[in-house]
Amino acid sequence: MTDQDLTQADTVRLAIEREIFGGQLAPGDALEEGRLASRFGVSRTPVREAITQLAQAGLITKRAHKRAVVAQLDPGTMLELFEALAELEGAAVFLSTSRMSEAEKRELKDIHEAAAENLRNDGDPNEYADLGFAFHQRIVRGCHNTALIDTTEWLALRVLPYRRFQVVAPGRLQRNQTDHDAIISAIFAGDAEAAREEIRRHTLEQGDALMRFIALNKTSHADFHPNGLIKEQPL
Amino acid sequence: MTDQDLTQADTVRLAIEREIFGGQLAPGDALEEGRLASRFGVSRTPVREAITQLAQAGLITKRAHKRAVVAQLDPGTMLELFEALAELEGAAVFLSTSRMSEAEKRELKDIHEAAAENLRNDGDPNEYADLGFAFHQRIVRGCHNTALIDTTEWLALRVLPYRRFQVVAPGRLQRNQTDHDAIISAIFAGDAEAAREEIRRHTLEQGDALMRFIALNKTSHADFHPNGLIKEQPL
DNA sequence: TTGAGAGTTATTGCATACACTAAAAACATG
DNA sequence: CATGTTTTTAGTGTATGCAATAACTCTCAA
Repeated sequence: MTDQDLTQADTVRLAIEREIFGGQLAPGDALEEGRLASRFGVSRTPVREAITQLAQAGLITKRAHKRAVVAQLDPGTMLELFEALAELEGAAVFLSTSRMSEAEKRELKDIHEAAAENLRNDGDPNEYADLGFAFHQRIVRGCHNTALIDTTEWLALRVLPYRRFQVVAPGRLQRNQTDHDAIISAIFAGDAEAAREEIRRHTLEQGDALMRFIALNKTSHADFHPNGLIKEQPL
Repeated sequence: MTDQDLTQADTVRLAIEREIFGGQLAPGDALEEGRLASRFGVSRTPVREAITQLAQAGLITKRAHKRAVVAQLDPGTMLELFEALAELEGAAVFLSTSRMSEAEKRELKDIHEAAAENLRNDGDPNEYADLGFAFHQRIVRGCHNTALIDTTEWLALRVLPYRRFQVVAPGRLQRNQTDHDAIISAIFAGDAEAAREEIRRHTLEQGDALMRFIALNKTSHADFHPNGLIKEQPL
């Protein structure tokens, strides 16, 4: 059996998630049950379930009798999100420093060096972004605490739809790489407290940059209507 | 209109939550859609939605084509949960120390003193537990970061069904109060780092105590069948 | 007794139908 | 032309029915 007991609601949910992360569904776009149902060739019931789950995950917002909308983060919320994320990643790396296996550390270093390589060769910025994402993920997963990992990644998920707007501000990438350098050094030196501080500062700064960029380019990205979907007003 | 746009699914979800926290539904109990539907006088549809939401929140576990079960935590998971919770509360108090208003600090102190009073007079242990819960909640909310607050409380929710098994081990309550003392002192002294360490240790210890108690009394509490509901096997 | 397998029942996942809500459109009025 | 009101339309929330699947029961062999 090829599908491992994925219910149709799951399938729809995964599809919508992909579209959100891929940018086909931008923050603020309305999700209309009937349309989605016919688009995926199912009835409204599994679509509703998918929407319920996504709403619970914070990826979309939903109020009674009103249609679901891809979650939209105002600058204030975004700042809070990154602040919380910084604390969680800090907590995770604090544990990871003493808990990562040699293999895991090796893997982390590989990712870091691949990113450096990409930077030296003026490589694809998207690839660099992916490597940066992997870097954070490996560190978080290194704490070997499922609850903490899930919580952190759940939070990270909510800002993911905005990653596509990460601009390549002058010097931003280099700065990012330097930060990662410091984090790796602290981990390899076994200095958990230093690692925590480094990643905290780093993630806060990332959020700040992204927030500022979004605030500035609000209109330009809000006008991006993928495949003719209805557009909601920002609050 | 008396109900503020609560959909039936919401009503059912809240009712189930209450039953889980109140102990009428114990971890491991099966939730059967049809029965719940007739019990609440609605159709299966809103019940299904409620279950979906609760599953996403981690309060119940659900797999395709199998019935939903009130989430059951094995000792390992419980330990992880408390470890994560300790880190999150640590992060929160780190921020709260500098962010709580005078009024909030006052409120926190009031709660703490009410707990001390309860302890001196050999008061109701349930009331003491509630005060302890309020104590943690006030601290967490003092960080004024919605994302962090929600995340922490979401995690705390998952161990709530087990709070009822918190035994009054000899000296446990006094120890608890002493810990709270230290936390309050650190907060009022403005020492964020100390506050973090204190609450981390404290929450970890709480989890350890609870976990040990549950592991020991596994059979006795697993046999507790409230109102004739079906009992699932622990793994 | 205990365990495995077949047959039966119970329960879930999904589709469909309909009632009720809220947004949009059409209309009337100053 | 602007503004307030009614009508229409679109869309959500819920009930219900049916097919697929899991849970239970019973039988029979070891």
